[in-house]
Amino acid sequence: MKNKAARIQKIKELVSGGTIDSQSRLLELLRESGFDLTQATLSRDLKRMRIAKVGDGNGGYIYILPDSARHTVAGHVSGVHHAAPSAGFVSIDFSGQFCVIKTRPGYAGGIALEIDALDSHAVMGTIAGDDTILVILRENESRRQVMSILKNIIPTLEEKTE
Amino acid sequence: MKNKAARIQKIKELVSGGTIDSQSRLLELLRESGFDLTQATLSRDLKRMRIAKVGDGNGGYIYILPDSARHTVAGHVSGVHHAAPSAGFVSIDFSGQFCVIKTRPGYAGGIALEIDALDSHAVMGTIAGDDTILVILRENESRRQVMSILKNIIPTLEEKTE
DNA sequence: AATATTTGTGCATAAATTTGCGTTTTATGC
DNA sequence: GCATAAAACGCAAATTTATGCACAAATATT
Repeated sequence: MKNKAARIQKIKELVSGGTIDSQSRLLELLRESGFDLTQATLSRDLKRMRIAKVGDGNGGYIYILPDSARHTVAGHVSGVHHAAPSAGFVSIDFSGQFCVIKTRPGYAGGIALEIDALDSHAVMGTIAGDDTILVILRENESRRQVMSILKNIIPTLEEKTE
Repeated sequence: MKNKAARIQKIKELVSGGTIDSQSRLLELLRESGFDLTQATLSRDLKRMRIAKVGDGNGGYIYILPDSARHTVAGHVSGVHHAAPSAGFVSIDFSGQFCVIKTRPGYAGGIALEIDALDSHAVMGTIAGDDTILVILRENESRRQVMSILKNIIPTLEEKTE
């Protein structure tokens, strides 16, 4: 083994260029840069570096340095934030396929963003004013289901309900 | 094709659980959930969804939903962002007699205006937030019909749903 | 409604990636 | 330095993932 560190660095460099679509290609480039290794070793490097191959949205694939790989450190979701949003929550009501959430003035946008971030199938979209959010639900989604989803961002939801 | 949208949603759900380490495993779970597909289709789904497999830092691999992969990294796709009025369009969905259009932040108002300008019988009215438009449809207007009307202002309109 | 296009999928197969195992290299302790 | 342990690596085989082709279904067009 010559210089693993330098190799790792070079891989990072090449991958961040955004043009690598296979290990073989990356291997080629590494060799052109004077590194001598096999695809097997490269595969192991990529695994350790948490580099991933994803669809590029244009018919091909590319390797990326996933800043999102942090999601799964040690197999458990790091118990991050999600603290504040519920602070602005006031009430919730349903009507047909709509859900109206009242918030304290100015909070609607923020909470709507949190709801959007859940990217739940049940929620088709939200429109927020200053203190009111209109949540458009997908057909056939029960209110109970929606409530349980919303609980993710508004833990105190229970009591306030209908 | 039965229900691609539902399948896509289920995949998202399963993957976000953080325990999928191969397509075969994911395929198994999907089948247990009543979806009938082959690994080939799954591979294509994952490609389109930009879901990636990465080392989990603990000797294994897991699939992740890269929220970062959204930013089509290798910008060799020059013509992607037209200067067209539809530049802000993101997705479209229906629920009952409503249609929800997601746009890039800030575009909702402009696109809603365009829709209003069509003065189509099928569209009773629109309400726009910052990145979401609610389109209220007249009764008995087929979605297909609405879609074709909307295509007048959003040429790139597809099923973008999911 | 008849026809053309586009999209989705399975099948079979190709291509790409991962891994078990044995060997070599590097690090550590005496 | 010498022995022992740990990490890195290559090889070849196993496993996993991607895709060309053909056909079916859905959509668009005339």
